[in-house]
Amino acid sequence: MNLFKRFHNDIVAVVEGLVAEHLLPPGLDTGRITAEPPRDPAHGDISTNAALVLAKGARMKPRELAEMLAGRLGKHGGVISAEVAGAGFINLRLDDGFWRDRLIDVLDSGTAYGDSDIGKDAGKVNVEFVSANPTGPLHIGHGRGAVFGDVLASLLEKAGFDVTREYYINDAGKGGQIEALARSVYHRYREALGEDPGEMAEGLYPGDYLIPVGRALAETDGDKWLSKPEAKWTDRFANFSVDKMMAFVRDDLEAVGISFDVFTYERNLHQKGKVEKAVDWLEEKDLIFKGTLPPPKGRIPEDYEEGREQLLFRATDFGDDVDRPLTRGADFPVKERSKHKNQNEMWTYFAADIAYHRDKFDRGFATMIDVWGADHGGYVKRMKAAVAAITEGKGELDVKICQLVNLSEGGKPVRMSKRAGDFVTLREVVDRVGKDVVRFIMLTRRNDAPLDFDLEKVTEQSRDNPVFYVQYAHARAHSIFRHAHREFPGIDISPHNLAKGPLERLTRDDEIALIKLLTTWPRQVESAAETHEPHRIAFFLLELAAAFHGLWNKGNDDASLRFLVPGDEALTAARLALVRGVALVIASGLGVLGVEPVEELR
RNA sequence: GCGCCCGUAGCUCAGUCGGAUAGAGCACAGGAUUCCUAAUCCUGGGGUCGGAGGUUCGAAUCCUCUCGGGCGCGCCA
Repeated sequence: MNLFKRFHNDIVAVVEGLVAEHLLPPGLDTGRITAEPPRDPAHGDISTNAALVLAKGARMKPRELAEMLAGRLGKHGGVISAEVAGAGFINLRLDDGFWRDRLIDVLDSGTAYGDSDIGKDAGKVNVEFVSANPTGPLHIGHGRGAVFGDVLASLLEKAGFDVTREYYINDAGKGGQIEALARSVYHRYREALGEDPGEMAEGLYPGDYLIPVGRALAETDGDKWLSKPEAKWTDRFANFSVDKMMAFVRDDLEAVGISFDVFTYERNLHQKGKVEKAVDWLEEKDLIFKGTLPPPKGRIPEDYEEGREQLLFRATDFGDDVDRPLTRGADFPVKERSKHKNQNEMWTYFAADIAYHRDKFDRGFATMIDVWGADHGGYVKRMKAAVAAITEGKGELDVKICQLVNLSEGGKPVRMSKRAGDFVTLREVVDRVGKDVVRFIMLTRRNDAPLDFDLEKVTEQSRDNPVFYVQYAHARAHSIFRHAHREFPGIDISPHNLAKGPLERLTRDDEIALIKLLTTWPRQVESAAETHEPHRIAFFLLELAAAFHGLWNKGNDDASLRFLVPGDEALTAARLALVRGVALVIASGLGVLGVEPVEELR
């Protein structure tokens, strides 16, 4: 349990004790009481608003109540003072010995420090991310969603949640992208067999990455499809291509250190009748109807035509702005049987998405997190409405939108033209700057803010480069360990041994302050996990690295402040314990980010 | 025109599910440093938190309105 939660519980216990003694009236709402580190360290170590929050219910003035609570809290172990300040805050100050004991906690826990159990009873969590269409390689924008989702999943795991990483594949688009993919590959297939199919048609995928796919098909199947009509080969080409593309995608993700537990294919949902069943269920609950969509809100487009009648989901019952179509017209006969639609209609993607989220819920995921690209922002409301409907309010969907990545090189923007098939792939970036850099940089901004990614800057060894700065802190700690062995041959710098050392030699304010910073780590993990905001981990690491570098630099001005103190092995051991604590917490944080905590920089 | 996201120092951004005098880096100004364990360090100026109301003991944070930017916008994928 994190430190602040422990004090929170103590404070609540004090309040309850006072109630039991009839010094406070019963029925007070303790739910809003907080125990947090104050922003200003001059205000002590732990600050609580208890008196402010309870004053009204207790019919007391906040400061009077605060005095009463402070009297009790001041007697707690480790507390050296409990002062009333401001409107009625209570500031607790803890003695140095208390903090040194917390350093022992860090050393004993190792990189497991920060692990939490807040997710233990929360049920299974599904994090669905990337889910890029299997029609081309992943680009840098996918990379952001990929890293975000993967780190969010790791973060939730560290906080004790049972997490599944899932990828959804839209492979069912008859008359859509999958057909275009099959045709594109057929084009490459003909080329591979020596034919000249000419220019690739409009709307197909001209990228070079399909050339090996066409060639592979030529090798395995020979020329047997050359003379056949499209209806004969389209399924074969679609399936083969999707499999190949997904193999590429998995490979690229592997290069960034990401793997998935589950891949769900849209086509399977259709084939197993799950879309039909989900719509059946909605019908039973009277949540669908045949109707025409109203014209779009606001200005009506010039080419607006009165809508056809189609099957609609009552999304407006669940907070959406408009009811959403489940079927759309098809310009080819649809073979699939359904009582909800005729042969001129097919399911919309939304209908499949409803079935998909229903499927996740049925698999035991009450908490679902979807990580989407910025261009899907307009889809959030309807999906949340659908989840509310289909889980009858028992499931929860959080959609995290990742904004664009602005790729640049030496300050000059790298332009990407998707149409020509020439865009910077995730793989190219990873091969160039390394997976650790990609992973860290992706989390140096909130997910909902655009991210600048400069291929040159991110590999610089300077203060400006956050990846370097954090990794350097860890490497620097280990450099100190190496020098320690030289200075004090035979010194045992294992965490276990350092924890038993003379920590009372840590007396300086800046040393104690660094320990305090370490103790906020478990709280950072919990709040980042609860808010689904993995970027907080990266920011915490930067703060910790800065504090550590700062302490190191003091040794420049004053040699007695260095971690290694010649002639004083006891003081050195105590300071090494602190250095070890920092290294462990950084390693713990980098572990969540999936970044290697290197011990040496080249 | 409608919806979503964003608006915080000159720039890029944090801001702990409402807390005290709003922070960091860069840039700028001044100073220290060639020492060492490994890639400098310290100090300082700089803000109507886009604006206006409201809720509250207390608002960058919540609500309403408004201005500005990005994204999306019927049967598309």
